[in-house]
Amino acid sequence: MDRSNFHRQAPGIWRAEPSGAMRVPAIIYADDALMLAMDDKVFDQVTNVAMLPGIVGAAYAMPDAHWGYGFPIGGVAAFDPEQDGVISAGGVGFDISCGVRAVLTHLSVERIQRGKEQIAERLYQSIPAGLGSKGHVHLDPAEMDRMLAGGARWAVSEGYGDAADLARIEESGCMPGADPAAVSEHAKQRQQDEIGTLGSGNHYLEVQEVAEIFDEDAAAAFGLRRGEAIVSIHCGSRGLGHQIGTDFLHEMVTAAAGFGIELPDRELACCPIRSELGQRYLGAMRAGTNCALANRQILTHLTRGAFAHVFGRVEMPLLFDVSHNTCKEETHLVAGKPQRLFVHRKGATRAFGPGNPTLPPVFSAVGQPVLIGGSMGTSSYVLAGTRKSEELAFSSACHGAGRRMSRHAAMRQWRGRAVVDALADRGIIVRSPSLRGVAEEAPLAYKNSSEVVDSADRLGLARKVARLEPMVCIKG
DNA sequence: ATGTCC
Repeated sequence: MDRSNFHRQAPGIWRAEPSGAMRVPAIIYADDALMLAMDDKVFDQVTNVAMLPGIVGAAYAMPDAHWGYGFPIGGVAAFDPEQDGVISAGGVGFDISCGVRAVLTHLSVERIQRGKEQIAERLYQSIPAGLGSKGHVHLDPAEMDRMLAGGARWAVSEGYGDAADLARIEESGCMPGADPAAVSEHAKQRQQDEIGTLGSGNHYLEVQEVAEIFDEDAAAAFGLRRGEAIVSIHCGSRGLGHQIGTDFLHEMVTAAAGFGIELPDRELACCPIRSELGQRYLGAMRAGTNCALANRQILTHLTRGAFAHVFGRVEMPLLFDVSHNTCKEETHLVAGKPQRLFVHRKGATRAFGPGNPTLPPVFSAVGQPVLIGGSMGTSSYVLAGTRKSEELAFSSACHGAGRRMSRHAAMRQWRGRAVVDALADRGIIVRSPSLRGVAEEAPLAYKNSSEVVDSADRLGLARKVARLEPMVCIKG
Protein backbone atom coordinates (compact mmCIF):
# COMPACT_ATOMS: atom_id res chain seq x y z
CA MET A 1 0.00 0.00 0.00
CA ASP A 2 1.52 3.32 -1.00
CA ARG A 3 0.47 6.95 -0.78
CA SER A 4 -1.58 6.76 -3.98
CA ASN A 5 -4.14 4.64 -2.09
CA PHE A 6 -4.86 7.52 0.27
CA HIS A 7 -7.37 9.94 -1.16
CA ARG A 8 -8.11 13.39 0.21
CA GLN A 9 -11.43 12.92 1.98
CA ALA A 10 -11.39 16.50 3.31
CA PRO A 11 -8.66 19.07 3.94
CA GLY A 12 -6.10 17.35 6.17
CA ILE A 13 -7.83 13.94 6.10
CA TRP A 14 -6.37 11.16 3.92
CA ARG A 15 -8.25 7.91 3.69
CA ALA A 16 -7.52 4.47 2.27
CA GLU A 17 -10.65 2.36 1.89
CA PRO A 18 -10.48 -1.24 3.08
CA SER A 19 -9.07 -3.61 0.49
CA GLY A 20 -7.41 -7.02 0.67
CA ALA A 21 -6.97 -8.06 4.29
CA MET A 22 -7.91 -4.63 5.68
CA ARG A 23 -10.88 -4.78 8.07
CA VAL A 24 -11.33 -1.02 8.43
CA PRO A 25 -10.11 2.10 6.59
CA ALA A 26 -6.71 3.64 7.26
CA ILE A 27 -6.80 7.37 7.94
CA ILE A 28 -3.92 9.83 8.07
CA TYR A 29 -4.41 13.30 9.55
CA ALA A 30 -1.96 15.78 8.05
CA ASP A 31 -1.85 19.05 6.15
CA ASP A 32 -0.77 18.84 2.52
CA ALA A 33 2.84 19.77 3.25
CA LEU A 34 3.16 17.20 6.04
CA MET A 35 1.49 14.55 3.89
CA LEU A 36 3.88 15.30 1.04
CA ALA A 37 6.83 14.84 3.41
CA MET A 38 5.31 11.82 5.19
CA ASP A 39 7.63 8.88 5.70
CA ASP A 40 6.64 6.25 3.10
CA LYS A 41 6.71 3.56 5.79
CA VAL A 42 3.69 5.17 7.46
CA PHE A 43 1.40 4.24 4.55
CA ASP A 44 2.33 0.58 4.82
CA GLN A 45 2.25 0.50 8.58
CA VAL A 46 -1.09 2.20 9.15
CA THR A 47 -2.57 -0.07 6.47
CA ASN A 48 -1.16 -3.17 8.17
CA VAL A 49 -2.68 -2.11 11.49
CA ALA A 50 -6.07 -1.93 9.74
CA MET A 51 -5.76 -5.69 9.10
CA LEU A 52 -5.55 -6.72 12.76
CA PRO A 53 -8.39 -8.73 14.34
CA GLY A 54 -11.07 -6.81 16.23
CA ILE A 55 -9.99 -3.34 15.13
CA VAL A 56 -12.81 -0.80 15.39
CA GLY A 57 -13.43 2.37 13.38
CA ALA A 58 -10.17 2.88 11.52
CA ALA A 59 -6.42 2.73 11.94
CA TYR A 60 -5.18 6.29 12.39
CA ALA A 61 -1.91 8.17 11.92
CA MET A 62 -1.36 11.61 13.45
CA PRO A 63 0.36 14.56 11.73
CA ASP A 64 3.67 13.74 13.43
CA ALA A 65 3.63 10.10 12.28
CA HIS A 66 6.81 8.37 11.22
CA TRP A 67 8.21 4.87 10.89
CA GLY A 68 8.02 2.74 14.04
CA TYR A 69 8.32 -0.88 15.09
CA GLY A 70 5.25 -2.49 13.47
CA PHE A 71 2.82 0.30 14.26
CA PRO A 72 3.80 3.80 13.14
CA ILE A 73 4.85 6.22 15.85
CA GLY A 74 1.94 8.66 15.88
CA GLY A 75 -0.51 5.75 15.51
CA VAL A 76 -3.89 5.15 17.14
CA ALA A 77 -5.91 1.94 16.96
CA ALA A 78 -8.80 0.67 19.12
CA PHE A 79 -9.79 -2.97 19.55
CA ASP A 80 -12.96 -4.63 20.81
CA PRO A 81 -12.29 -7.60 23.11
CA GLU A 82 -15.76 -8.97 22.25
CA GLN A 83 -14.70 -9.31 18.60
CA ASP A 84 -11.47 -11.13 19.43
CA GLY A 85 -9.67 -7.79 19.41
CA VAL A 86 -5.93 -7.89 20.00
CA ILE A 87 -3.31 -6.19 22.08
CA SER A 88 0.18 -5.64 20.67
CA ALA A 89 3.44 -4.93 22.46
CA GLY A 90 4.68 -3.13 19.33
CA GLY A 91 1.46 -1.10 19.29
CA VAL A 92 2.29 0.36 22.68
CA GLY A 93 5.96 0.87 21.95
CA PHE A 94 9.11 -0.17 23.75
CA ASP A 95 9.18 2.82 26.03
CA ILE A 96 5.95 2.00 27.87
CA SER A 97 4.14 5.12 29.08
CA CYS A 98 6.76 7.47 27.76
CA GLY A 99 5.19 10.87 28.26
CA VAL A 100 5.42 14.51 29.16
CA ARG A 101 4.69 16.35 32.36
CA ALA A 102 4.59 20.10 32.81
CA VAL A 103 5.36 21.82 36.11
CA LEU A 104 4.41 25.46 36.69
CA THR A 105 6.90 27.79 38.38
CA HIS A 106 5.11 31.17 38.18
CA LEU A 107 8.62 32.67 38.04
CA SER A 108 9.03 35.43 35.49
CA VAL A 109 11.23 34.79 32.49
CA GLU A 110 13.40 37.72 33.67
CA ARG A 111 13.99 35.98 36.99
CA ILE A 112 14.98 32.77 35.20
CA GLN A 113 17.27 34.70 32.84
CA ARG A 114 19.17 36.13 35.82
CA GLY A 115 19.77 32.63 37.20
CA LYS A 116 19.84 30.72 33.93
CA GLU A 117 23.43 29.47 34.13
CA GLN A 118 22.95 28.42 37.75
CA ILE A 119 19.69 26.57 37.21
CA ALA A 120 21.11 24.82 34.13
CA GLU A 121 24.10 23.66 36.16
CA ARG A 122 22.03 22.66 39.18
CA LEU A 123 19.52 20.73 37.09
CA TYR A 124 22.31 18.98 35.23
CA GLN A 125 23.86 17.95 38.56
CA SER A 126 20.51 16.82 40.01
CA ILE A 127 18.90 14.97 37.13
CA PRO A 128 20.63 11.71 36.21
CA ALA A 129 20.64 11.65 32.40
CA GLY A 130 22.01 9.53 29.61
CA LEU A 131 22.20 5.92 28.55
CA GLY A 132 22.63 3.58 31.50
CA SER A 133 22.65 6.35 34.09
CA LYS A 134 21.81 5.41 37.66
CA GLY A 135 19.51 7.26 40.00
CA HIS A 136 19.67 8.12 43.68
CA VAL A 137 17.08 5.49 44.58
CA HIS A 138 17.74 1.76 44.88
CA LEU A 139 14.75 -0.56 44.88
CA ASP A 140 14.92 -3.94 46.59
CA PRO A 141 12.49 -6.57 45.22
CA ALA A 142 9.66 -5.76 47.66
CA GLU A 143 9.99 -2.02 47.04
CA MET A 144 10.13 -2.64 43.28
CA ASP A 145 6.76 -4.40 43.40
CA ARG A 146 5.25 -1.58 45.47
CA MET A 147 6.51 0.93 42.89
CA LEU A 148 5.09 -1.12 40.00
CA ALA A 149 1.70 -1.36 41.72
CA GLY A 150 1.57 2.22 43.00
CA GLY A 151 3.12 4.49 40.36
CA ALA A 152 3.31 8.16 41.31
CA ARG A 153 1.19 7.39 44.38
CA TRP A 154 4.03 5.18 45.63
CA ALA A 155 6.54 7.94 44.84
CA VAL A 156 4.54 10.49 46.85
CA SER A 157 4.31 8.07 49.78
CA GLU A 158 8.11 7.82 49.65
CA GLY A 159 8.40 11.58 49.96
CA TYR A 160 8.77 12.57 46.32
CA GLY A 161 6.43 15.46 45.66
CA ASP A 162 3.10 15.84 47.37
CA ALA A 163 -0.40 14.42 47.28
CA ALA A 164 -1.75 17.42 45.36
CA ASP A 165 0.32 16.26 42.38
CA LEU A 166 -1.70 13.09 42.00
CA ALA A 167 -4.87 14.83 40.82
CA ARG A 168 -2.79 16.27 37.96
CA ILE A 169 -1.67 12.94 36.53
CA GLU A 170 -3.60 10.63 34.22
CA GLU A 171 -5.21 7.82 36.26
CA SER A 172 -4.61 9.99 39.35
CA GLY A 173 -1.01 8.84 39.30
CA CYS A 174 -1.66 5.11 39.63
CA MET A 175 -2.62 2.86 36.76
CA PRO A 176 -5.08 0.27 38.05
CA GLY A 177 -4.72 -3.37 37.05
CA ALA A 178 -0.93 -3.41 37.22
CA ASP A 179 0.49 -6.86 37.89
CA PRO A 180 4.08 -6.76 39.13
CA ALA A 181 4.18 -10.58 39.00
CA ALA A 182 3.74 -10.41 35.21
CA VAL A 183 7.00 -8.42 34.89
CA SER A 184 10.10 -10.56 34.39
CA GLU A 185 12.89 -10.63 36.95
CA HIS A 186 15.19 -9.42 34.20
CA ALA A 187 13.06 -6.32 33.63
CA LYS A 188 13.00 -5.58 37.36
CA GLN A 189 16.74 -6.13 37.64
CA ARG A 190 17.37 -3.56 34.92
CA GLN A 191 15.28 -1.02 36.80
CA GLN A 192 16.61 -1.41 40.32
CA ASP A 193 18.97 1.56 40.06
CA GLU A 194 17.30 3.38 37.16
CA ILE A 195 14.22 4.80 38.82
CA GLY A 196 14.42 8.60 38.91
CA THR A 197 16.53 8.93 35.76
CA LEU A 198 15.84 10.80 32.54
CA GLY A 199 17.15 8.32 29.99
CA SER A 200 18.52 9.18 26.57
CA GLY A 201 17.42 9.67 22.98
CA ASN A 202 14.61 12.20 22.67
CA HIS A 203 14.13 12.50 26.42
CA TYR A 204 14.74 15.86 28.03
CA LEU A 205 13.98 18.23 30.84
CA GLU A 206 13.43 21.80 29.70
CA VAL A 207 12.85 25.15 31.37
CA GLN A 208 10.51 26.91 28.96
CA GLU A 209 9.01 30.36 28.52
CA VAL A 210 5.26 30.66 28.04
CA ALA A 211 5.73 32.73 24.91
CA GLU A 212 2.23 32.97 23.45
CA ILE A 213 -1.32 32.28 24.60
CA PHE A 214 -3.93 31.21 22.04
CA ASP A 215 -6.84 30.44 24.35
CA GLU A 216 -7.13 32.68 27.43
CA ASP A 217 -9.81 30.62 29.20
CA ALA A 218 -8.00 27.33 28.87
CA ALA A 219 -4.66 28.95 29.75
CA ALA A 220 -6.22 30.36 32.93
CA ALA A 221 -7.64 26.95 33.83
CA PHE A 222 -4.21 25.41 33.26
CA GLY A 223 -2.37 28.14 35.24
CA LEU A 224 -0.37 29.27 32.22
CA ARG A 225 0.59 32.95 32.09
CA ARG A 226 2.55 34.63 29.33
CA GLY A 227 6.05 35.62 30.37
CA GLU A 228 6.32 32.97 33.08
CA ALA A 229 8.48 29.86 33.06
CA ILE A 230 7.41 26.26 33.25
CA VAL A 231 9.39 23.02 33.35
CA SER A 232 8.60 20.16 30.96
CA ILE A 233 9.86 16.64 31.57
CA HIS A 234 9.83 14.07 28.77
CA CYS A 235 10.79 10.53 29.73
CA GLY A 236 9.43 7.05 30.22
CA SER A 237 9.88 3.69 31.90
CA ARG A 238 13.60 3.21 31.11
CA GLY A 239 15.06 -0.28 31.00
CA LEU A 240 12.04 -1.88 32.65
CA GLY A 241 9.55 -0.82 29.99
CA HIS A 242 11.96 -1.77 27.25
CA GLN A 243 12.50 -5.23 28.72
CA ILE A 244 8.73 -5.80 29.13
CA GLY A 245 8.33 -4.87 25.47
CA THR A 246 11.11 -7.23 24.42
CA ASP A 247 9.84 -10.11 26.59
CA PHE A 248 6.25 -9.93 25.39
CA LEU A 249 7.12 -9.26 21.78
CA HIS A 250 8.89 -12.62 21.73
CA GLU A 251 5.98 -14.35 23.42
CA MET A 252 3.48 -12.77 21.03
CA VAL A 253 5.49 -13.68 17.93
CA THR A 254 5.57 -17.29 19.10
CA ALA A 255 1.91 -17.39 20.12
CA ALA A 256 0.29 -15.57 17.17
CA ALA A 257 -0.03 -18.64 14.92
CA GLY A 258 -1.68 -20.61 17.74
CA PHE A 259 -4.36 -17.93 17.96
CA GLY A 260 -4.93 -18.18 14.21
CA ILE A 261 -3.70 -14.62 13.69
CA GLU A 262 -2.12 -13.96 10.31
CA LEU A 263 0.35 -11.12 10.60
CA PRO A 264 1.03 -8.85 7.62
CA ASP A 265 4.31 -8.01 9.39
CA ARG A 266 6.06 -9.97 12.16
CA GLU A 267 6.59 -6.70 14.00
CA LEU A 268 2.82 -6.48 14.54
CA ALA A 269 2.95 -9.49 16.87
CA CYS A 270 -0.16 -9.46 19.01
CA CYS A 271 -2.60 -11.72 20.83
CA PRO A 272 -6.27 -11.60 21.80
CA ILE A 273 -6.99 -9.21 24.66
CA ARG A 274 -8.99 -11.95 26.35
CA SER A 275 -6.20 -14.55 26.15
CA GLU A 276 -4.05 -15.40 29.13
CA LEU A 277 -1.07 -13.85 27.35
CA GLY A 278 -3.04 -10.71 26.54
CA GLN A 279 -4.11 -10.32 30.16
CA ARG A 280 -0.58 -10.93 31.38
CA TYR A 281 0.80 -8.31 28.97
CA LEU A 282 -1.84 -5.84 30.12
CA GLY A 283 -0.79 -6.42 33.74
CA ALA A 284 2.89 -5.99 32.89
CA MET A 285 2.30 -2.97 30.65
CA ARG A 286 0.27 -1.28 33.39
CA ALA A 287 3.12 -1.96 35.82
CA GLY A 288 5.44 -0.36 33.25
CA THR A 289 3.08 2.61 33.14
CA ASN A 290 3.37 2.97 36.91
CA CYS A 291 7.14 2.85 36.57
CA ALA A 292 7.03 5.79 34.16
CA LEU A 293 4.64 7.73 36.41
CA ALA A 294 6.88 7.11 39.43
CA ASN A 295 9.91 8.09 37.39
CA ARG A 296 8.47 11.44 36.33
CA GLN A 297 7.30 12.03 39.91
CA ILE A 298 10.81 11.55 41.31
CA LEU A 299 12.29 13.76 38.58
CA THR A 300 9.74 16.44 39.51
CA HIS A 301 10.90 16.26 43.12
CA LEU A 302 14.54 16.63 42.03
CA THR A 303 13.57 19.56 39.79
CA ARG A 304 11.83 21.32 42.66
CA GLY A 305 14.96 20.83 44.75
CA ALA A 306 17.14 22.40 42.07
CA PHE A 307 14.80 25.40 41.75
CA ALA A 308 14.71 25.87 45.55
CA HIS A 309 18.51 25.89 45.59
CA VAL A 310 18.77 28.60 42.93
CA PHE A 311 15.60 30.66 43.38
CA GLY A 312 14.67 30.03 47.01
CA ARG A 313 11.16 29.09 48.02
CA VAL A 314 9.12 28.51 44.86
CA GLU A 315 5.69 26.92 44.59
CA MET A 316 5.86 24.48 41.68
CA PRO A 317 2.46 22.88 41.17
CA LEU A 318 1.98 20.25 38.53
CA LEU A 319 0.05 21.28 35.43
CA PHE A 320 -0.47 17.74 34.11
CA ASP A 321 1.22 14.48 33.18
CA VAL A 322 0.34 12.66 29.95
CA SER A 323 1.54 9.33 28.61
CA HIS A 324 1.89 8.91 24.86
CA ASN A 325 2.87 5.21 24.60
CA THR A 326 -0.05 3.29 26.04
CA CYS A 327 -2.93 0.92 25.62
CA LYS A 328 -5.90 1.92 27.77
CA GLU A 329 -9.33 0.47 28.28
CA GLU A 330 -11.78 3.30 27.64
CA THR A 331 -15.40 3.88 26.71
CA HIS A 332 -15.93 5.34 23.24
CA LEU A 333 -18.91 5.91 21.01
CA VAL A 334 -19.05 3.44 18.14
CA ALA A 335 -21.94 4.10 15.76
CA GLY A 336 -23.55 6.13 18.52
CA LYS A 337 -23.24 3.42 21.17
CA PRO A 338 -20.78 3.42 24.07
CA GLN A 339 -18.34 0.53 23.88
CA ARG A 340 -15.40 -0.63 26.00
CA LEU A 341 -12.34 -0.58 23.77
CA PHE A 342 -8.60 -1.04 24.21
CA VAL A 343 -7.04 2.02 22.60
CA HIS A 344 -3.41 1.78 21.53
CA ARG A 345 -1.75 5.17 21.34
CA LYS A 346 1.84 4.90 20.23
CA GLY A 347 3.42 8.32 19.98
CA ALA A 348 -0.06 9.76 20.38
CA THR A 349 -1.56 11.65 23.29
CA ARG A 350 -4.92 11.07 24.89
CA ALA A 351 -6.98 14.22 24.32
CA PHE A 352 -10.26 13.93 26.22
CA GLY A 353 -12.55 16.85 25.53
CA PRO A 354 -14.68 19.01 27.86
CA GLY A 355 -17.18 17.05 29.93
CA ASN A 356 -15.33 13.74 29.84
CA PRO A 357 -16.31 12.11 33.15
CA THR A 358 -12.83 10.69 33.82
CA LEU A 359 -11.13 14.10 33.83
CA PRO A 360 -10.23 15.87 37.07
CA PRO A 361 -12.94 18.52 37.76
CA VAL A 362 -10.46 21.35 37.17
CA PHE A 363 -10.23 20.35 33.49
CA SER A 364 -13.81 19.31 32.85
CA ALA A 365 -14.85 22.65 31.35
CA VAL A 366 -11.89 23.05 28.97
CA GLY A 367 -10.69 19.51 28.24
CA GLN A 368 -7.52 17.76 29.31
CA PRO A 369 -4.13 19.36 28.80
CA VAL A 370 -2.35 17.84 25.80
CA LEU A 371 1.39 18.34 26.18
CA ILE A 372 3.33 18.41 22.91
CA GLY A 373 7.11 18.36 23.04
CA GLY A 374 9.04 20.13 20.33
CA SER A 375 12.43 19.03 19.14
CA MET A 376 15.42 20.41 20.97
CA GLY A 377 15.48 24.18 20.66
CA THR A 378 12.08 24.51 18.98
CA SER A 379 8.60 25.34 20.22
CA SER A 380 6.64 23.04 22.48
CA TYR A 381 2.89 23.47 22.90
CA VAL A 382 0.12 23.01 25.38
CA LEU A 383 -3.15 22.04 23.71
CA ALA A 384 -6.54 21.11 25.12
CA GLY A 385 -8.68 18.12 24.25
CA THR A 386 -11.78 18.69 22.12
CA ARG A 387 -15.13 16.93 21.81
CA LYS A 388 -14.48 16.57 18.09
CA SER A 389 -11.41 14.43 18.69
CA GLU A 390 -13.70 11.69 19.98
CA GLU A 391 -15.19 11.20 16.52
CA LEU A 392 -11.90 11.81 14.72
CA ALA A 393 -9.58 9.44 16.58
CA PHE A 394 -11.00 8.08 19.84
CA SER A 395 -9.97 11.31 21.57
CA SER A 396 -6.33 11.34 20.54
CA ALA A 397 -3.89 13.91 19.22
CA CYS A 398 -0.26 14.12 18.13
CA HIS A 399 2.59 13.84 20.65
CA GLY A 400 5.47 15.88 19.34
CA ALA A 401 7.34 17.01 16.29
CA GLY A 402 8.05 13.53 14.96
CA ARG A 403 11.35 12.55 13.40
CA ARG A 404 12.01 13.56 9.83
CA MET A 405 15.45 11.97 9.57
CA SER A 406 17.01 8.80 10.98
CA ARG A 407 19.40 9.04 13.91
CA HIS A 408 22.17 7.75 11.69
CA ALA A 409 21.53 10.37 9.00
CA ALA A 410 21.39 13.12 11.64
CA MET A 411 24.67 11.99 13.16
CA ARG A 412 26.39 12.20 9.77
CA GLN A 413 24.98 15.65 9.09
CA TRP A 414 25.67 17.50 12.37
CA ARG A 415 28.31 17.75 15.09
CA GLY A 416 26.92 17.84 18.62
CA ARG A 417 29.22 20.67 19.64
CA ALA A 418 28.04 22.84 16.72
CA VAL A 419 24.39 22.18 17.64
CA VAL A 420 25.04 23.19 21.27
CA ASP A 421 26.86 26.36 20.13
CA ALA A 422 24.14 27.32 17.67
CA LEU A 423 21.49 26.98 20.37
CA ALA A 424 23.66 28.93 22.84
CA ASP A 425 23.73 31.77 20.29
CA ARG A 426 19.95 31.83 20.55
CA GLY A 427 20.13 31.98 24.35
CA ILE A 428 19.27 28.31 24.90
CA ILE A 429 21.54 26.42 27.26
CA VAL A 430 21.85 22.72 26.44
CA ARG A 431 23.54 20.36 28.88
CA SER A 432 23.98 16.72 27.92
CA PRO A 433 26.28 13.82 28.74
CA SER A 434 26.28 12.85 25.04
CA LEU A 435 27.31 15.15 22.21
CA ARG A 436 26.49 12.35 19.82
CA GLY A 437 22.99 12.24 21.29
CA VAL A 438 22.71 15.98 20.73
CA ALA A 439 23.67 15.56 17.06
CA GLU A 440 21.05 12.83 16.64
CA GLU A 441 18.50 15.18 18.15
CA ALA A 442 19.41 18.24 16.05
CA PRO A 443 16.26 20.36 15.57
CA LEU A 444 16.30 19.88 11.79
CA ALA A 445 16.19 16.10 12.20
CA TYR A 446 12.57 16.67 13.22
CA LYS A 447 9.45 17.94 11.54
CA ASN A 448 8.46 21.49 12.38
CA SER A 449 6.49 21.14 15.63
CA SER A 450 4.47 24.27 14.79
CA GLU A 451 3.30 22.75 11.50
CA VAL A 452 2.33 19.54 13.28
CA VAL A 453 0.42 21.38 15.98
CA ASP A 454 -1.29 23.72 13.50
CA SER A 455 -2.40 20.66 11.59
CA ALA A 456 -3.84 19.04 14.73
CA ASP A 457 -5.50 22.33 15.73
CA ARG A 458 -7.08 22.94 12.31
CA LEU A 459 -8.48 19.41 12.22
CA GLY A 460 -9.81 19.66 15.76
CA LEU A 461 -7.77 16.74 17.15
CA ALA A 462 -6.95 19.22 19.94
CA ARG A 463 -6.88 23.01 20.17
CA LYS A 464 -3.92 25.29 20.78
CA VAL A 465 -3.65 26.87 24.23
CA ALA A 466 -0.05 28.07 24.56
CA ARG A 467 3.33 28.07 22.83
CA LEU A 468 6.44 27.36 24.88
CA GLU A 469 10.01 28.30 23.98
CA PRO A 470 13.06 26.60 25.50
CA MET A 471 15.52 28.42 27.74
CA VAL A 472 17.39 25.52 29.35
CA CYS A 473 17.49 21.95 28.09
CA ILE A 474 18.87 18.98 29.99
CA LYS A 475 19.25 16.38 27.28
CA GLY A 476 19.56 12.68 27.93
C1' DA B 1 13.27 3.99 23.18
C1' DT B 2 17.30 0.56 24.82
C1' DG B 3 23.27 -2.06 29.63
C1' DT B 4 22.05 0.84 20.72
C1' DC B 5 23.56 -7.65 19.66
C1' DC B 6 23.29 -12.99 24.34
